[in-house]
Amino acid sequence: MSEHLAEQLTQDPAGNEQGLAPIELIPLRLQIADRIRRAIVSGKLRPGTVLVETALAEQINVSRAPIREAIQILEADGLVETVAYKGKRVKPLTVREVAETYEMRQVYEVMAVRRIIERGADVAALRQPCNQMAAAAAVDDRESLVAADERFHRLLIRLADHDLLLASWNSIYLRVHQIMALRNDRSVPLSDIAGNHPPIVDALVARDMDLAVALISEHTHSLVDFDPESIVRALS
Amino acid sequence: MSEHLAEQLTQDPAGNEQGLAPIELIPLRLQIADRIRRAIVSGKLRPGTVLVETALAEQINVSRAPIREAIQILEADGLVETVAYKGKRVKPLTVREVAETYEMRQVYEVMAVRRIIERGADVAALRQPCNQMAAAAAVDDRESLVAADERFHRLLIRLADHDLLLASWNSIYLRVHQIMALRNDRSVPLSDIAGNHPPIVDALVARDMDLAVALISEHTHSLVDFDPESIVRALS
DNA sequence: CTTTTGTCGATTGTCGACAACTGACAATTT
DNA sequence: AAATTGTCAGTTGTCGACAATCGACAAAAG
Repeated sequence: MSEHLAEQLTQDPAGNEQGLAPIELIPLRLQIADRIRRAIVSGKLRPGTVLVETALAEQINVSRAPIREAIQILEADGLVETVAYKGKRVKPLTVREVAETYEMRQVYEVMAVRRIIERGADVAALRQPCNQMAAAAAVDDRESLVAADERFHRLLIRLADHDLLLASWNSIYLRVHQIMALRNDRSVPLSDIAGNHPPIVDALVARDMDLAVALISEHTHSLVDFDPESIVRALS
Repeated sequence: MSEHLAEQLTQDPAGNEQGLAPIELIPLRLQIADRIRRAIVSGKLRPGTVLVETALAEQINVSRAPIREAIQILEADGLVETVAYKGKRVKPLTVREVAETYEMRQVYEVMAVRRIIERGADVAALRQPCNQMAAAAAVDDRESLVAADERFHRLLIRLADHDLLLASWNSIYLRVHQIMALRNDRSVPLSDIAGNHPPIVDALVARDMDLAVALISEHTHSLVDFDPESIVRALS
């Protein structure tokens, strides 16, 4: 064979313009876990829903093995619970768990703020999601605002440059996502949410530790005891 | 059949004196996960050791399925890492991971101290592991002292009455256990370790938030940058 | 001699089938 | 009629076998 094609195939290791990016090689269990996880955190699979391996296997058209392993991953995420020989179901949410989840999130974000200031990280990039939130609030696009809000907080955590913190925050935020999807709270004006964030960035830029910690604490704490009643509905 | 035996068997639902407590029904995956986990955190399985499913299955005399699931549990614990189609091995420890682990532990214990004081929990029970540590230090029994130390800190976390915190702390402490087993540090006098804890209890009893937080921070932080060199040995 | 291609052993990924266990209901006994 | 026992469908737990993939070395081509 001529060597021209071979060169084309090997010269550009990182995806080229001919649509020849490396093929995805994701184990089934991860693909399945992703799909089920998305269904849970988006509220499409409500807490209490039973997950039957054989049914899922037939529905997705794979054997039970990858289903089992996917469910086990979700169990480690804390989204599913298993009772031996009885069944697996989407973990019901208790008021206590919701409160603890938000308290944990607060601790993590305070830790991130402390580290960011201590280490003198560059926080300029936080302006972008702030602006996106403001833009979304201006046109009353709740979905975009929530997405930008998540980008803001995820970036805040990343700036702390702490892998374990990031992993812990991700784990917690799964449930935060789920709770938000279930409560579907519309009582807070979007502009308020968008307006809460720039002062945090300002405090970080000013390296004002006490103010930054106070702001982030207040911000995350304001969500804790919002409407515990609306959670009761989510018990299914 | 006479009804006398039946009564004996049903009248005492919670374990009786005839040795008829409910039979243990623990899935194989959990038994196996426990055994491997103990081997890892005790240092008998060093970081980098490859875990071959077929070999373990033959050794323990079960099929590969429960082995796979056990390893997956350990992966969720952060003790094992998997590379698709290549292998599974005990996660190597980097200096960074060790530092992050201890930082996380500090955050958790500070959170526990804050909650204990805020909620006015009764901390008298913390005296017991303190005394056990002092007794162990007196006879130079390092193993007993470490065990009592773990009881102290686990009880501290429990007193915070926060399930999510307890779960997170447990996860972190697995690696703490592993690190301690690998470093095998003998440079700190046992009496120093034992002596560090009573002041913490005193501060908690006095409800002195600032002092308690400072003491617990100092206590856990003192372990962070102890001897990063001895960790390097643990990489293989 | 260099490069490419083929092959092999080792390991994980997936599958289909069977065993163990549970809860509920029917059958039986008292 | 009440209590006990047997039976059954449904679900998870476990198993053995096969397919897919990887890394490395040997073989072939230039």
